Amino acid sequence: MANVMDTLRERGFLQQITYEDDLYELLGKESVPFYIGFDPTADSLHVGHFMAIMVMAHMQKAGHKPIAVMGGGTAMVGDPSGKTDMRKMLTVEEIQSNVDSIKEQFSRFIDFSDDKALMVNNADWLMNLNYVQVLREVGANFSVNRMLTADCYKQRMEKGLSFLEFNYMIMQAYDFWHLNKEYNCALQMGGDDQWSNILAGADLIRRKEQKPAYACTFSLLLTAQGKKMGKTESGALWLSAERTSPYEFYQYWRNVDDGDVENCLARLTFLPMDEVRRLGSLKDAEINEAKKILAFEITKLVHGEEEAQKAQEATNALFGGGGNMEETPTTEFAASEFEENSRLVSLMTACGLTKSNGEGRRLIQQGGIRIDDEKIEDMDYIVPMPESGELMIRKGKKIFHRVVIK
RNA sequence: GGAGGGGUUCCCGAGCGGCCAAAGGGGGCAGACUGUAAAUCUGUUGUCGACGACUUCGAUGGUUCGAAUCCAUCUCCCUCCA
Repeated sequence: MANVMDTLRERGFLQQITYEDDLYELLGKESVPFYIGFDPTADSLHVGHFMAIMVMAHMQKAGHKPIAVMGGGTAMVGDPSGKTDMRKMLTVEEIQSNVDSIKEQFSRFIDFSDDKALMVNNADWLMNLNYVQVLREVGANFSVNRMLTADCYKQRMEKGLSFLEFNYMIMQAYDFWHLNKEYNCALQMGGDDQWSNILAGADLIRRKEQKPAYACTFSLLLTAQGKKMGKTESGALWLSAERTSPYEFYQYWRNVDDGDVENCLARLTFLPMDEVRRLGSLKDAEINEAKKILAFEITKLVHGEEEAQKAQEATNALFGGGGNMEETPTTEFAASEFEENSRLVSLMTACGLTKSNGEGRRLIQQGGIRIDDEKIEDMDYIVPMPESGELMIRKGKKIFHRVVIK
């Protein structure tokens, strides 16, 4: 059987690995419990997490045992990595409710049956630690001098770093140690921004247990421009349908840069690599086919086949002409409600297409608004009651919104 | 605890009594060009039934005909000393 590490490397995940040869050998000969941590700083996972989940899934397929760690305890501290400012502190209640929502999402991607994977919450062991005891047990093994040279702290030396956040690394190291003792977890994986945190844990285990422990990071999902992938105007690209509709989700991938197609296919779908390379090498207009496949595949993984179909149909209807309009984002109005908002600018605001009437006026002025394919040029346009009971507002080239009168 | 510096619109960052709804950049949005791509160019980017009105420059009071700009108090942040 192929070694997962080969798979992961071929698909472009791997960034940094400790004791690479030893780890390779270990992964090739036995089932290795490994963990990835997820901080519950929001009530939904986003694309960045999704990539980590893909790694887990590949690992699980290869027979290794994923331990998904909810950072209910570490979220109390807040990871300073990659942050220029201190995060806002979350309350215990917020964290708990986030953990609950995320757990639910998780089980869609990883098979937790028959003990094939585990989900644990580090609050369970971190919250009741005794300060002095931890200092003696763990703190003695950390050199402040060395910690300060870690990349994640370096960035913060200019802006300031609180003692609270400084301890994040120790908390995370403690997690790894705990999981090592409890579940024989020998490998921690994570985004490359977690490198120093992961190393700290692996070092701790080596010191405390005299056992090998490995660290492995995957490169962050970046666009060809070097920006973080999965950012939209409204923030991150979420995995929950409530936060990012399957249609929006699909559209995001349908619109990725040409240069990112292959990378996304490799990392965010399970398509065989031959296929990935073929699709990624398509040129010019042809690469649109690859983008359709990409969008469909990812949407299928995240929202299920049915939702992916719907998103695709809606897209065909809007961009291809004809077809099923049912799945376009829609706002329903009672007739009276519609009358009250018959000014086009207020109608658009009521649909959430614009944030203010002023924005709507601007869009009309600039020729960015069409109703049923007819460009509207009057800023004070009053929308007549549609005979068919519905109309389609188009904002710019790509955003469609259906208005239905109940 | 002492000394100094600072909080400006989505972000960075000018402005330091009227000409300020506030330069410039980034980001966003729209238009042109295209392939629902990128790059480029142009416009736009507080709210409002809108050539005018209203609300913004950490918070609250005050000085003034007039305050983002001056004063007082408060609050938060940063730097140096301890």
